[in-house]
Amino acid sequence: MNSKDIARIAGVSRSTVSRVINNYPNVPPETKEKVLKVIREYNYVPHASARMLRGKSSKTIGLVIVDLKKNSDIHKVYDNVYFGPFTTAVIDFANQLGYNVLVITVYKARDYKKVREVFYNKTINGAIFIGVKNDDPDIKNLIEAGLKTAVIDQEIREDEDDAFNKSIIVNMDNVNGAYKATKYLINLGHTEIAHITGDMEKLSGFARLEGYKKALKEEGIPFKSSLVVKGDFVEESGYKAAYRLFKKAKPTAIFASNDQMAIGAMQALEEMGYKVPEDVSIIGFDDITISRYLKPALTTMSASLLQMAELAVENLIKSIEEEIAITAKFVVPVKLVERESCKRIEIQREKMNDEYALSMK
Amino acid sequence: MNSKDIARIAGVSRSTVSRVINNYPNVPPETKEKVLKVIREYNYVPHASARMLRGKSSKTIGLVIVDLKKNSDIHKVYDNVYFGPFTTAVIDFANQLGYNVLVITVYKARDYKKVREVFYNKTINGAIFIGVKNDDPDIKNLIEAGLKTAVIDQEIREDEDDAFNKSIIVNMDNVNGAYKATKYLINLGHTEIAHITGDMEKLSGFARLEGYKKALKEEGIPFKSSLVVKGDFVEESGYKAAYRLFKKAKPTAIFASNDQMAIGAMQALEEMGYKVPEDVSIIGFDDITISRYLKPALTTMSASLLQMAELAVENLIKSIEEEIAITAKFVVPVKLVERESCKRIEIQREKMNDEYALSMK
DNA sequence: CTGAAAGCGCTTACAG
DNA sequence: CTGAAAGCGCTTACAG
Repeated sequence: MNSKDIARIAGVSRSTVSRVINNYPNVPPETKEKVLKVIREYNYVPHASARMLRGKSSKTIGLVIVDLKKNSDIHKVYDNVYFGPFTTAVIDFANQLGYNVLVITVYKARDYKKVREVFYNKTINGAIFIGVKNDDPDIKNLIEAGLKTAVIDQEIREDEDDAFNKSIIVNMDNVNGAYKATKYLINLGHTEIAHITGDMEKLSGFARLEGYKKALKEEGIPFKSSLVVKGDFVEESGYKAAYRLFKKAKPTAIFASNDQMAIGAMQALEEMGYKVPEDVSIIGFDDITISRYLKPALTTMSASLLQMAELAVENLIKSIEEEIAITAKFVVPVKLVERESCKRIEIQREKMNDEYALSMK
Repeated sequence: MNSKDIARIAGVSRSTVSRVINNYPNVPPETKEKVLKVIREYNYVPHASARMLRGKSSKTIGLVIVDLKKNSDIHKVYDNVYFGPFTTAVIDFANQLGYNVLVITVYKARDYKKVREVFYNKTINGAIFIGVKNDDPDIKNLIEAGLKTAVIDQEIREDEDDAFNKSIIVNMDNVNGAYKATKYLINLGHTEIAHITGDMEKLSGFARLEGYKKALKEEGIPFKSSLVVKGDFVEESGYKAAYRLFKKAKPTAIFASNDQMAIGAMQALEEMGYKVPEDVSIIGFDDITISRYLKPALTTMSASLLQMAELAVENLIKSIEEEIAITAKFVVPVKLVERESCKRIEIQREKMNDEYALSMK
């Protein structure tokens, strides 16, 4: 069944069939109805490839889920608790705007070949990237080759010539979120506050460390490198980091750069005999689904994944359809989700003074 | 940049370029190398639509995530803890076999239009369906219209003429899993075992009820309808079901048809003042990521989502490429994951006898 | 071993 | 208001 068949059955030319399908104004209602009747009757839908070949858009965007792991070839995006919700949100928003979503996973740098393939062969009109490291050269190349992109978690640059400046960028307010998390612990009376960092190749990794430092500085609490341990956003790294941390220090609170590491750290704390929050307070970041089910339920920082997905999809599609370079940058606010894993500490330091006590209310 | 340009630059005809791309044997190595060099130099990838129009496969499958909700227009597949891991697994396996995956969400029956669209317009060559109700007429239509399909969680029928018999089907061993879960509780000494059912429009809903009944029957424990309450697989329904249940009965154990409802029920039990597992044992089904983090950690039944995804993808692609109707049916085994939410009960019934005690070891 | 040519199913400028 | 025709970028039977 093709447009020729429809034309023959409806007693018109293929031109007219095409005009009806594309809603041209100059088709009389009767002709239009006659053609539509045949189209409906035969479940006819124009061949997408033929249309594209004639220059119509494929109305397909790519969603590229990047999860570059140094060590393993065991890929476990399967239970990545973070990408799932975002992925579905992207699909929903795109579908609502009449776009299909091709999802592509990237575990090694060479997997970017899959993305180049669908871009150069004109299958997709644009792509959204998540899980990327900052300044990723593979993505840079794609942007420079003309792929329309929206990148999540990428530094917003001053340099106007930087390739990423030609991309839409959607970030959480990482610095401010980390700042607020640390400030929250300080206001609870903590001064020995440790930080388990995320993957420092990612914006969310180094920006959250920055927010942590900023809060300490503002409160006049000296930064101690012994209180900062490196993690890489996965649960096991939080677990190991907690052990390393307590070998060299004795913090009363921990700010973990994401919830997964906070969960790993809580596990280690339990094994080491520390109670949360009685002995050690802990706060995470991201508010993944699991966090509210933990005992104690994890206090964390939350940004709307839905909003981020919406911003990425809508702006990407706008930039595709308007054929202009829309390069907006967005920073989505982060708010505190107070649960059970943080506790006010008894204050026994000389630092304590009226003004400080007041600020804690 | 198209094949004509490449041909011109390489000094050959478009025919030869095409032969090189498609790996025809009758191209001398030097010619081939000469052409490949130009192709590489210009990042040339043949236009996917043009190839398709000439009859090449699109190498794209659909993954249709169905989540039909009666009540709400708030769609929350976002945090559906079950679809996420399966989705990524499907994408990975498909990518490995050189296929792209178009993901489509269906929240209302009319959303199936999106699937029909990409099928009739030849964008996809086949599709995998998850979250479907048993005997869904919309899917039936698609199968009958010739879409190659793999359906997860669908009854395997005797009737050879049934449309679903033309589809690949991949199920968990629901009946056996539910049977084992119930048997496990019985072996722990329980006889007052309640069941919170899943959505009875789905195979996993009614098949798990069947397994529950089977185990009771085999052990000579009378089935009591007062111990069976209806749920629909979402957390809140488990929460409500637990309240309804304890209004009319006093079970010592609960088999919830999935983990999400088990979580909801645990919440209700806590509110009602029952301790798990001291007062009430509870077992779930699916082993979602959250379950291991619960306190007490949830004992549950687990099937390999990875294996299910692999079976669905590989067989679907086989059926597409071999152009024959592969209609294999698979039942993936389910195993017990013993954690902390179930406890042996003190036995104080006349029913207790030597043989029974033995079977409990 | 290689090129010229037909044709996949559309859309759209052109002519009437 | 409508049809005939060109052409999008490929692939492949055909001819040599």
